[in-house]
Amino acid sequence: MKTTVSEKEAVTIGQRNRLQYIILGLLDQRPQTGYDLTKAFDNEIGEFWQAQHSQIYPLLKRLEETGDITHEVTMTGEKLAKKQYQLTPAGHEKLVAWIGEPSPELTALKDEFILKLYFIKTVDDPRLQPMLEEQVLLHHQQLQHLLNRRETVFADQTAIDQAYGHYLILDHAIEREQHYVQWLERYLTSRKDS
Amino acid sequence: MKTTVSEKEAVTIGQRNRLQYIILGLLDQRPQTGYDLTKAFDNEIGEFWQAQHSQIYPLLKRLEETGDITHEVTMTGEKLAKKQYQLTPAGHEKLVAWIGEPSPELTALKDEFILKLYFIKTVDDPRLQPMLEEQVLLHHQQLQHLLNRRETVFADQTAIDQAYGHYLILDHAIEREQHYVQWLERYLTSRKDS
DNA sequence: TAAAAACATGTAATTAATTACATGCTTTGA
DNA sequence: TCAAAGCATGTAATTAATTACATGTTTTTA
Repeated sequence: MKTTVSEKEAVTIGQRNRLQYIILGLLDQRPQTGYDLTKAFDNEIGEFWQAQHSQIYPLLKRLEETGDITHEVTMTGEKLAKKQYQLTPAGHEKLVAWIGEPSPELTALKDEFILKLYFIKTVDDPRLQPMLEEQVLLHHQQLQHLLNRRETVFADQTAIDQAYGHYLILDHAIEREQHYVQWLERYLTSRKDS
Repeated sequence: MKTTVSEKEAVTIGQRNRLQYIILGLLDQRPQTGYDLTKAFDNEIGEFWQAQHSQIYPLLKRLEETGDITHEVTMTGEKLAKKQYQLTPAGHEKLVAWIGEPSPELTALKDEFILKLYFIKTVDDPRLQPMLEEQVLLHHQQLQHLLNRRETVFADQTAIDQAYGHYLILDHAIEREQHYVQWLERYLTSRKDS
């Protein structure tokens, strides 16, 4: 006769699930709904991480089950129930612990252009120059976009002081794109010879 | 009475499966076994893409089903059957088509350190400097590793001429690490003041 | 000659992430 | 006032990728 013996499901959140920490970090700033969090990925966070609402809502559920967050229902109008999520002390500690951990993993590139380059065997392959040209355009655009972002988001020193880490990564991304473009241009054979 | 009506399984390989092209590209160089392909990810390819044998073997099966590759069994010793895979004309065309396509997607960073930085709000956060120091070390090591790779793999001009794309991406990776280290050092407050 | 390392090939289980499906409310502006 | 845009929350299906499980052969080296 086996009756009880605590039928708890092991709620195991995978080791490498970094999205949960982004959510904890965002909720550490202020209580927010799943919708708010989703929107955050269209804006600032989206610059370096992507997530859809279909990933966020289930994760909020799991984080609540593990005791890292709680929610309160607030009403908008008469029928629309919003779930305002907030960190528990345990969730806050989890966030702090994660930030405090070493980050010894190097970024895997996973850049499709780089991948294709690998299969270009000779310097005179006719596909090489068009590929480089395309990437110059792409990364130049991205650079412009990032420069605009910096101008609008970090117009004054106060903005920088209040989100210093965010400023740093935007600065880093800008430099990365600048160097990427420079590198591409070095291998671009200019066609415009007069 | 429903009897036949062609019970074909739709072999749909996902749109974003880039690993298949790496495999096609590697097999384009010479016929190889799954084991050989796996080893390639420990060496040159591993610098910018990762894959385990548990992903490679099923993919080889699927690529054979779609008619992109075929295999021949060769015996080593008396019992060990090796499957030597090679490209079909269709597989070759698929590879060429992929390389010829535009690559308009920007690399998502997915760099855990960058992610953590985002949650550092102020310049005087005591966690910031140790984090930067750790990354300087890490990227300095990676830079040394890449420089060694270039020395050993591309010792002479002949080696460069025969794998020009590979040389380009190694060169690119080296520059990226150099700039990463420079960037980190700029924000490192040197503690060694005399 | 025996053990260890390397060669060789698979499957199973799990997780993260993307795309698609699905529904309904509230606010804004034409 | 009514339609569109935006707000809000979920689930289902699929895929890519990782880790673990599983097995056996051949070559090297101590």
